Amino acid sequence: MNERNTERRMTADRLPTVVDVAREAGVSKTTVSRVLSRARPVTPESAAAVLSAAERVGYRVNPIAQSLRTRSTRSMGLIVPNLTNPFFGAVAQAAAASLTQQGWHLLMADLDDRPGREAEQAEWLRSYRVDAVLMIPVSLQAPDGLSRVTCPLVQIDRWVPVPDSVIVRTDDHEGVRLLVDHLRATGRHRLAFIGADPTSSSARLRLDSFREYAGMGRPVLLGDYSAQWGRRAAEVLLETVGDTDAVVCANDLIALGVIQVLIENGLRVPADLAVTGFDDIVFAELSHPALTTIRQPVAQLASAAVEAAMTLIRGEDLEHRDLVLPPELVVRGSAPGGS
Amino acid sequence: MNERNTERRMTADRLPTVVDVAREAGVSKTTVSRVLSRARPVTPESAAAVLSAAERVGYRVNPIAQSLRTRSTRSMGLIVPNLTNPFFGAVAQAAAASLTQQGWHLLMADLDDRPGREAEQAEWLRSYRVDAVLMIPVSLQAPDGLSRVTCPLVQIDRWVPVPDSVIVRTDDHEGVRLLVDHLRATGRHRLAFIGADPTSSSARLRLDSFREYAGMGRPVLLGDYSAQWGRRAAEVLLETVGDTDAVVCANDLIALGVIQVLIENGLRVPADLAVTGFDDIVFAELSHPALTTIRQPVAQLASAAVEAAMTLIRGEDLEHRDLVLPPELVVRGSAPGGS
DNA sequence: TTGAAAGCGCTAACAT
DNA sequence: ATGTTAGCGCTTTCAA
Repeated sequence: MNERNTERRMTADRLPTVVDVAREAGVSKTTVSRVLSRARPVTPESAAAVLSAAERVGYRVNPIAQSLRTRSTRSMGLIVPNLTNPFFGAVAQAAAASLTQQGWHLLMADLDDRPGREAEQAEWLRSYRVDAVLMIPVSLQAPDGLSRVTCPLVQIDRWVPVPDSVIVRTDDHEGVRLLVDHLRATGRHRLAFIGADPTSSSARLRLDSFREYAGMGRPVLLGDYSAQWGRRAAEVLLETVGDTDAVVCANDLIALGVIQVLIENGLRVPADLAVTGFDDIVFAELSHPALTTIRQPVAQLASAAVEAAMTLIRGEDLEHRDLVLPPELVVRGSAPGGS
Repeated sequence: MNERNTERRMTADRLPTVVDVAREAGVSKTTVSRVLSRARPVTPESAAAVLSAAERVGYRVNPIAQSLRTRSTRSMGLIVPNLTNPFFGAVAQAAAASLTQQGWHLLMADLDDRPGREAEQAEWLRSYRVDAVLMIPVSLQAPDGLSRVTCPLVQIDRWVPVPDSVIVRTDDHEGVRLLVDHLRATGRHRLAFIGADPTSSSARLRLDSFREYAGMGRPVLLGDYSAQWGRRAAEVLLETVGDTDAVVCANDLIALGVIQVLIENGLRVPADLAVTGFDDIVFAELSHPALTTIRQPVAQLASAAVEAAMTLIRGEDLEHRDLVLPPELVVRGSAPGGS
């Protein structure tokens, strides 16, 4: 058995090269290279000859050789906290789309939600000579190694304090304001916050913003960004629910966990308690009631990060080292509009 | 500005090479290579000298040069239908973990749920000289191009009919049997099926299995694997609900959409209608009621696929060209146990 | 056991 | 505008 795969590899060993094309076209391999990468002027005749020869022999450029020579792999690495969270999945999808569109590709590294592995993964990606690293860090801990990564680094959504860092993110501060204003406008004034320990920049920002807009006196429960935590926090909240008519959650996962426990305990959402999330993952729309949340502009986030990295790779200046994109309030059943 | 990034790239241009290590250690670069890749016997003295020299100059092998020479990139490509579906995200995460553990890496390609792009993406990955392609296809359409991909191809979960194909999957047939048996055991006998058009192998298999176990006469609604479709199908189902006491859905996304619409329409799940899913994505546990579903052994699926690919890459035979892993019934509130 | 030399496939100086 | 040559950093004959 397995003849096919063996055969495959044998043919793969003898893929046509620039030399084959050159011979077929009756020119030098340099000319072939120049035509194919349109790096330098060439007579229409040579160009045509090369193109048709390449077609005839079935030539495909070898990006490995190209990379060795040019010192560019035309690839970026993306470090995400956890691909099981659809928000990060969506960012990965969008980044891959942006890159593919320009003939680049994406290497993935998943941190599995373990903090402190950012530098290790970045160095690992760098050892594969990615031209840039895009990163959504897990926590605020900035491992020293990160400043040793010898290529542009662009952080998305959250950031760790590295020197001269470049970051593309959603305006979390404004997002929280939109949520609080919406809740107030619909008659909810006794807010509580269920968030994540401020070990990541976004957790810190969302917490601080909540305190700023809702007041320092409001109850705050801090854990992590998981639905699991949302469940536990909701159980705690249930004991003090008398003083609360709305729960602002730091992300959708938490909110979904909260809603589940509230309903299990016979409370009505939103009648007894409104709940809001953050991110607008696919499942925000799928819970019952559906989740009122802040939509992060995922596609723009990813393409802006890719563009920033491309700019840095070219050695050019960046207009914004901290690019902040606007959030969007999405009103659904868990904290409805009107009143 | 941007001095740091410029500086970074300058230093990057002069990373130490085997020659630097050789000079430092007082041996030839051949010996360095042999020590570092432990390809051939070497005296302990040379070995020690090389190792410490490598350490001193901060040597890191250049995988690009290595790849050009050895014709192996130590990487695999993974093609997924849509990273926004946490099931595929989980597979990607697990595959990345398996590979990383062996010092390999993963290139991602996302089909964005558009059928027929499998071959194009595979060829694209192959042009980056990945040593194998892992694929979860969108549909059954087998574009010709796929047989032109000159490296081992391992399909996961679903498959298209390519010659000599290798596939690693969960036993969907058994999964459906577990669900139907469970529903029957809890007194549900009037089952309906909401599935996807049999344009993918898993859709076909789950549909056929349902008909086999639940009987040809039971109502069947076919669309795609999305929650959106689940919603629409549930609306249709509502008109004929009198004859139905349980809905078997072909995946969790569909089931979540179904549950949402049922509840919106005042039905009780599971009291009026039990609902089951398939996959056991993270959100199966997060809906209310939580979803009774079939857990796919994602980690095993991914690592088995990686191992199969490694075997083919080595040119060895495969024990199973169709590896079928056992599913697991996970009973939760949407179709509870007991009675 | 070790080294010298060739070469993977490509692009970039440097000629012409 | 084109060709010649060198060389990216590594592994692998081939000889010693």
